[in-house]
Amino acid sequence: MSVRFALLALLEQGPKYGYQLRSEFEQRTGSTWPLNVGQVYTTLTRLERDGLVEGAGSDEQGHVVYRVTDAGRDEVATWFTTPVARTQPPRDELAIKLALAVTVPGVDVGTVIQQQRSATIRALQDYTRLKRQEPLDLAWSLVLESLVFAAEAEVRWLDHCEARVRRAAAEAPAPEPSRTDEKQETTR
Amino acid sequence: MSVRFALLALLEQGPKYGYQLRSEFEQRTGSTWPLNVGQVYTTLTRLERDGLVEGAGSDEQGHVVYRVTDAGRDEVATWFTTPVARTQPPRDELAIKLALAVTVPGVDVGTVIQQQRSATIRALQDYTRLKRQEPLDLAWSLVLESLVFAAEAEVRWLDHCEARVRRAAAEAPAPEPSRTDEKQETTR
DNA sequence: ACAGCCATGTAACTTGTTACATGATTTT
DNA sequence: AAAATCATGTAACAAGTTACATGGCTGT
Repeated sequence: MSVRFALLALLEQGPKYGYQLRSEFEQRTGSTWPLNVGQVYTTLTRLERDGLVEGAGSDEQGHVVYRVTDAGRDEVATWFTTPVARTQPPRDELAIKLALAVTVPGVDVGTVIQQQRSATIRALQDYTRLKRQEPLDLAWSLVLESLVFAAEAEVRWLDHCEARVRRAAAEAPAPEPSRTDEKQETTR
Repeated sequence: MSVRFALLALLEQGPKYGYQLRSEFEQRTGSTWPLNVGQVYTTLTRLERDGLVEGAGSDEQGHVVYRVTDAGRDEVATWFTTPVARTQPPRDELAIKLALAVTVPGVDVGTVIQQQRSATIRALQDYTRLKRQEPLDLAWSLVLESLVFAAEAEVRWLDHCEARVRRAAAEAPAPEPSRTDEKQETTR
């Protein structure tokens, strides 16, 4: 729903047209989350279908302009006042991947972790490089820092996982798959 | 794609049936990411359509069992060896929300931040409570810790945002919206 | 003339997600 | 007997996403 709400929120600043919405969105989130223009138009159509925006004719340059409705304003207000639910956070692909890597036999968890850490550290360096580009918009700057904080946490978590997996391997041996035909344990 | 890959990876342990796949998935990710059984069946159908799994008849109890194909095994191997791309991470709704909150006039960023911090801290306490439940599966335990690390990072980021927003407010006054009719600044 | 950006759209598709139907088996 | 759980599915839809078509305008 992020894109949907973002466009709605942007329209609260005043009527805007599709292409403009994309550039304003990308101005705030930088190159991190590029937004396909097509999606702006599909989203606008769906917002209009749901009565949250309405067409507002054309501006002086002939742009097709949309305006937020009262229902739309309500929606944005609710969005801003309601915290993002952390009780059921979005599925984290990396967490799922590691959870399965420690489970499925024949997967080298150590390698998975190391590869991921390299990738994350590389991303972290990209962020640092971006930060040095002086004239940073406040919004874009905050987004960038959220990425930095998240990536740092990810690296720490990966280190933590590595340690725990090593410890678990030390306790329960089972180093070789060694042709011990897989016994199907029931999960009930 | 998380669910898709997760089911595929689970099937590498040997043929399984739909209901079983759900319980095995939830055993590893705890109650964090509940998986609707229906989705298991739709996903299995789509995996079969794409040639990554195939029906394997019924087991002794009459369960409809699926088995991973060679193409499916390749897919899983690639998934495990390819790090999750942090160059274009999934859109973070909270980051987007704050980026827009500091932009759209009339939104009280301070309140947004405080509410979110409360919610995140509450989630953090839930995680701590869950951790105390002794017999934790390794996978589920790692997932839980990833949530903890992420939530802690989020709180730190929110604190950071609060400080930056306060500083920005001190530099540029603009405290009241004060009926100064919105002047549309062009974004070009 | 041509390349490239601005601008508006549409068709097609993917994954995720839920609500519902249906029946078997198990527990109370 | 009733309630709960196991088990398999289907229909329908939402949001995200991209590839493509189309045309105007601008700079070289």
